[in-house]
Amino acid sequence: MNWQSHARDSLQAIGEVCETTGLSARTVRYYEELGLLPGVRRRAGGRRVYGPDEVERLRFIQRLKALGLALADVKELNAVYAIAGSTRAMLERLDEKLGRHVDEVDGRIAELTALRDEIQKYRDHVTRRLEALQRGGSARRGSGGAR
Amino acid sequence: MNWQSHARDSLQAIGEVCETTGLSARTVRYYEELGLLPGVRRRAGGRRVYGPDEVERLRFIQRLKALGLALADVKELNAVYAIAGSTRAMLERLDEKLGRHVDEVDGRIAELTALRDEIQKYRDHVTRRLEALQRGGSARRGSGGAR
DNA sequence: GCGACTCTCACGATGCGTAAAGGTGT
DNA sequence: CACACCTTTACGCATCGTGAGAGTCG
Repeated sequence: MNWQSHARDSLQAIGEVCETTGLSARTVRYYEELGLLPGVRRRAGGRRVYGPDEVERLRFIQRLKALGLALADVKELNAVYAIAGSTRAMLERLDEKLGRHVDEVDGRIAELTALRDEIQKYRDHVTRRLEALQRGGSARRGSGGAR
Repeated sequence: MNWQSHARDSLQAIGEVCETTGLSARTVRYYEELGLLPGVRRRAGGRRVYGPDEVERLRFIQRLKALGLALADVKELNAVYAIAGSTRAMLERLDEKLGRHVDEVDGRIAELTALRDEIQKYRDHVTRRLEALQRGGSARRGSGGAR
């Protein structure tokens, strides 16, 4: 382990990064492949080396993912950051995205709530048909109208 | 149009089925490919012919999909029906599946609700950083701790 | 030179959309 | 013949999991 004499303790192999972040090696390589993790260096043998910057960026991605953003969104934020070169532009864009995302999540919650009721209704219907069968109804084929 | 003299009006080409069900041709073929639509007949030229049974089954699949079941679940229900040969067994399994599905959906609703709050919190945080920048704070790199 | 670690393919899963290139019906 | 409709084949999308087979580090 003698990449450079300075800061040598912070250079990690992919396995160590996986342990500290909880991500799988496949995932870390995938993020790099997507361009979310630019400039990963290699050792002579071809193995990846990660510094604190990379780990930090992985943590950032993890946060955004936990908030439900897609990797494409993360990529775009990176692009905004790289092009605009300003934290302000990126924060604004992020805020915009998060705002829309909140609305989206609200929508999904509403959908799922409706779905829940729908399932329950259909389930009651199935139960009633089951009881009808138990009482000796003739078994017609299963396509009764639910709604 | 003279496949057989009887019931000739109910035999439809894939395009007609698509119109009546609202599914795409690709989707209908895909369902058949997965085994959800067994025994689709063909004409001499190789074109698919759909009778009322197939259309009914497609509608059934649509309902279950609308309730959020995966095609694998639909397939399993079909299998249960085919093996047990009983409507009762299928309805019981369906009821079971729907019950678990309701729980799952409840879980997702809870997750999304938590997610919503989390996003909002992070967003407030971003907004505060933005305001700090506006007031002339020096721009450090964007990875502040949210939670 | 052994064993742990890492590398690069590349398929699988989910539910179709979307051509491409060609055959069929009328 | 023209032209709509149909056929199969197969890549693409999102996010990795999961090997396979081979090379590297200590």
